[in-house]
Amino acid sequence: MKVSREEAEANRERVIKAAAKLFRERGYNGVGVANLMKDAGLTHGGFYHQFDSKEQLLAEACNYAIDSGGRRWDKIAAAAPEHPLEAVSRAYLSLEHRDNPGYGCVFAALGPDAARLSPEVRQAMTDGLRKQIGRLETLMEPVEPVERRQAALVVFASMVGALVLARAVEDEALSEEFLSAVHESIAL
Amino acid sequence: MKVSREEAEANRERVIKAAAKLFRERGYNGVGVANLMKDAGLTHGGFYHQFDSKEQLLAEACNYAIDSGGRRWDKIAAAAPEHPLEAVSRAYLSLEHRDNPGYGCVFAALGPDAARLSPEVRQAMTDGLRKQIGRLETLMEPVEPVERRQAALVVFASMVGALVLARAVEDEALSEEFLSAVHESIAL
DNA sequence: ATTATCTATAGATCTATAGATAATGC
DNA sequence: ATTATCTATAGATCTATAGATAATGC
Repeated sequence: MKVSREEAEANRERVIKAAAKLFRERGYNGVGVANLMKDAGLTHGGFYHQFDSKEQLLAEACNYAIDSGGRRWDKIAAAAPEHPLEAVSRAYLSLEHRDNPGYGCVFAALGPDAARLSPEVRQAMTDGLRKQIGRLETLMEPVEPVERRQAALVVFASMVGALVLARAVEDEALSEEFLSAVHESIAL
Repeated sequence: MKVSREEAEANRERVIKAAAKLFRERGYNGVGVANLMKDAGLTHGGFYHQFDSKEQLLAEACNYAIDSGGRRWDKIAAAAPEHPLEAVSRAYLSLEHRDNPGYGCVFAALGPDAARLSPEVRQAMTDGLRKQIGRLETLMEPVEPVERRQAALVVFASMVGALVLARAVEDEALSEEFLSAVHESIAL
């Protein structure tokens, strides 16, 4: 019933990974602690030895998800050095991203939840968002730094909004229209 | 214990109004049926004589909230005939809107929830969104109709994204930066 | 007679805790 | 000896239903 320190750490990480996926898929209140633990192959009783609370786990899951998402962005941008902004926009505004929230943008999946939860959760959002904006700035057309920053903010807002709306709509054509309209506004 | 047909209809509407506010403030899973009924001054037992399910109430609440939001847009636009787009953008991206989700944009408050709930909820979103885009189109600079539509989609996506991010962030300066960056991109 | 609302409750699920167990790490 | 995980459970809350009540509307 006890495991090595190493394995305990691996278990903890599996819980965080499961949480990152399930919270994005079902929302914060859509998954229970027992479910999260089961998804990681554990029973729910051990949860509070690893985490202070469900909200604290969400904060950790956000950090994890934002980090791994950021690495993916960098990879996509590096693979298309001729048009990195077009490449990340294409991936972000793809049908694959729209249809797989569990592995996608934290801000689009959990933004409204974060607004209602603890400052720790919002702090994780804030840190991740700042990095994301920084990343985008380096990809913008080389204009004035002030304009680059403003452009990056607007581009990211329009991407998040398009994804939220594309997912909320019961109309495939309108959904795709949002994705492609914003993609074209960014990449053309 | 029974009330007139008239009063019953008024009660029903009070429940829808309470739902429209509380769902936007706390999310779909953040409020229970008992709470919604209490907010409307009723007990929870009568709920299922008025509504088929909690989800069906959300669909009705979305319709109500989108309608009343639309009327507000029209009023704001009509009050500023010189620059209606600037006026609606200013109101949407205001601190007051950011800080009062209970009376604000349904898409920014409940978009991710709608993506996870029933087709009826998403249908309400779809109908409302189409109207909203139509409204925006008439306010765009008079260019080609195709471009007007694309511009309206992009403008609305950026507004929704900015509001979601401005609310999710634990940093007043960054929050306001999103709101004003997007407002300037729309209105300048 | 109909029906809107009430009280009461079934049955499930939720967060969090208590205490036992058994393998690790000193 | 420590501690990661387990079973079990407390106490709250959730959606939905059952049946009683009493005023409306025929």
